[in-house]
Amino acid sequence: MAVRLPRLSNLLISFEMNLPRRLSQLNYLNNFMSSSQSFTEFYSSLIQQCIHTRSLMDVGIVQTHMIKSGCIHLSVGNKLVDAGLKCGSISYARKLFDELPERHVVIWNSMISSYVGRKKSKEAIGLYEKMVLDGVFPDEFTFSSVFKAFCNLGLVNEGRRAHGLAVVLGLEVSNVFVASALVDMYVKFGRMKDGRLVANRVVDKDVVLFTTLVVGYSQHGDDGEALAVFRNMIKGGIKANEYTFASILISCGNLDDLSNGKVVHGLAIKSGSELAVASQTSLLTMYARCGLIDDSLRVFKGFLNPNQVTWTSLIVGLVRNGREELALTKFRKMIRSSIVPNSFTLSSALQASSSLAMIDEGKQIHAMVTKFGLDRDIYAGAALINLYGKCGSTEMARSVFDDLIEIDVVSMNSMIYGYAQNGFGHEALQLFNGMKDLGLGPNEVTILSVLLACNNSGLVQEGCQIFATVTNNHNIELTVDHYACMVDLLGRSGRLQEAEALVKQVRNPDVVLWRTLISACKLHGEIEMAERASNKMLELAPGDGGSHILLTNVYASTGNWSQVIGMKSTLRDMKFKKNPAMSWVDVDREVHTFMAGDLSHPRSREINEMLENLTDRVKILGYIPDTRFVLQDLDEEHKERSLHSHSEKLAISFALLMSSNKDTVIRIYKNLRVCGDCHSWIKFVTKVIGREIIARDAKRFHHFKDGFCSCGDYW
DNA sequence: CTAGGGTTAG
Repeated sequence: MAVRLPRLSNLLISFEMNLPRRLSQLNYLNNFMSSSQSFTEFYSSLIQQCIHTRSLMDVGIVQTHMIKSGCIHLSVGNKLVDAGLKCGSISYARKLFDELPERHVVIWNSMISSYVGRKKSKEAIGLYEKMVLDGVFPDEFTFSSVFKAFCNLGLVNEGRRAHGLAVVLGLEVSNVFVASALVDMYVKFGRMKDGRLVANRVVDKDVVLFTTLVVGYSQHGDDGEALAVFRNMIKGGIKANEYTFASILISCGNLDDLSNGKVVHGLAIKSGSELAVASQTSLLTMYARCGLIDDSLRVFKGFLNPNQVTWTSLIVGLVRNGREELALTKFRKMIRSSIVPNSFTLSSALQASSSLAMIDEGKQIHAMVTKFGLDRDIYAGAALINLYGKCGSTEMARSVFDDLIEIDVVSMNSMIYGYAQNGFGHEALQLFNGMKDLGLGPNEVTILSVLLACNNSGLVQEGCQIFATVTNNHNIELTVDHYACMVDLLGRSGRLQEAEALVKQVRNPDVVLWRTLISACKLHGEIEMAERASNKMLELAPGDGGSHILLTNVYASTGNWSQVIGMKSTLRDMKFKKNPAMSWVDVDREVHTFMAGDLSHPRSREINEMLENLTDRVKILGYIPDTRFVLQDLDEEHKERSLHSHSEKLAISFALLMSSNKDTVIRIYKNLRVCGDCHSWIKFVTKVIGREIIARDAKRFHHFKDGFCSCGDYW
């Protein structure tokens, strides 16, 4: 049972009241003096009591009394400052500190470390400089606090200067606290070499010093070195703790090194620190990055009270492993358990919604972004721009973009890409051209996005010009995707020779690149080049059915039916199954999927009635079925029937059946490219029904309105 | 009376 001390203020008030009565006062003092030997000890015990009750008011009373009795000298004065700090008022402590006639190095250290601990690094450094000027030598305690202050403020040169002083005073590596603070500072500045040099000189390395290095390498992308340092530590007989595990597991995940990850997992269990939240979270992340998402889920189940970071790590892991649906389920569960999401969480949830093109879900998360004040956060912002871009709402994307306070390369890329996939080439170019004025340098993704924008809008010259500039800019490394985009741009505009020449420039051409060229050949009926390219492609990927299909389509589109038959038998021999064309719509959060000629939908009869009706009406307006898009050797009537029941037409008919509100935009999705005949059909349909239709195909968005499409019939 | 290291992102 703790002894209950009398409240100090009451004690002192009676002390004051008795002041005129000398006898009483003396008695009172004598009481204390009998157990204490001096005023110093008397005040020390009073101060101790203040700290015990954490009462700043009592500290003030003692201070007043000490001043009155003229008893503020070295050790008691320092104790008073310490009491001020412990009672939670750094400003009061500072005031006392400044008034002290003499200051011990300990109290300098206490003040400095309190400032650092309260994120007031500027003040900490101010005091450090003042102490050096006053001729007080910093000691090992001073340095272990002050390096962190330089680190917090990013003051590299000042930190190096303090390092120099520590060397002069012989304190650099003689104390492992100083050394690890110093190493941490260099690590956070990204100067791994400087940090490593300091660490190497420490004789008695401990777990903190090693962990600092492990964290440094891990966070700066050198996971192999992190693992090497970790092994070194274990070999040296030093046991890892929860801090070490939290970091090294992330490195195992980054290296996709499951076997080491499992070994470390075992070590963590043995050491008993596997229950610490951060190391558990890293374990979860390690399994997710190694692709073992079920193990992540198992780790997650082990948490009694998952926190914000834990939930977020799980959601991030799920999205990474293509489990977007489950990611959103977990996200909703997290919100229901009153865990506040942060911008990491929300951007991941938004990413999940974008991948699934779930615009309503995304909009709800947008509302949460606003609710939690993250509207202007660059991460949440970029995720929102991606969402709206992927869902075909460039206006919303732009409005999010315009509200951002800070625009970085990634948010810029998201916006340019959003314009690109929706066919707003000029807008994309305008942003791209304005980057210089904003001080933003384009990166690989920027270039790919802007080239895609040119490609999707037929801005051939602009695209070529940008490509030429980038070829001479060695800061940007062109990938096969950049080339594929240019090949598509040149090829589709009919500049096939240039496109083929460009393919030949690529050192490691991939299947997609050849396929792009062949598609262009198909568009322009260039059978010879297509055959040339197909041979190259088959050398590269002999079993690739996609190239066979493509070549078959080239023959079909040019009417070479004998070759088509030959190709089809080859395909049969390969047992290749074509990825069937499919369209879908989202009605009340339920996805309805359609294949060509699909009769499986429960409302199939009504859908077909709607379809007949629409087609009859568009024919009156001038729609003529374009049978060139039927790649089978059928007679004209059968070709027309085949076109009539394309999946996108079924999806639109169903969507119309389900929503009579004229203001609602109809959105459909298709896994392959939209066919030319359907494209024309949809344009006419928007005229007939007076509504907007947005179609996302495998490559881009088409915004159909009043008989026109945003792609300008170029896709 | 004073000191050092960790987990989630496009």
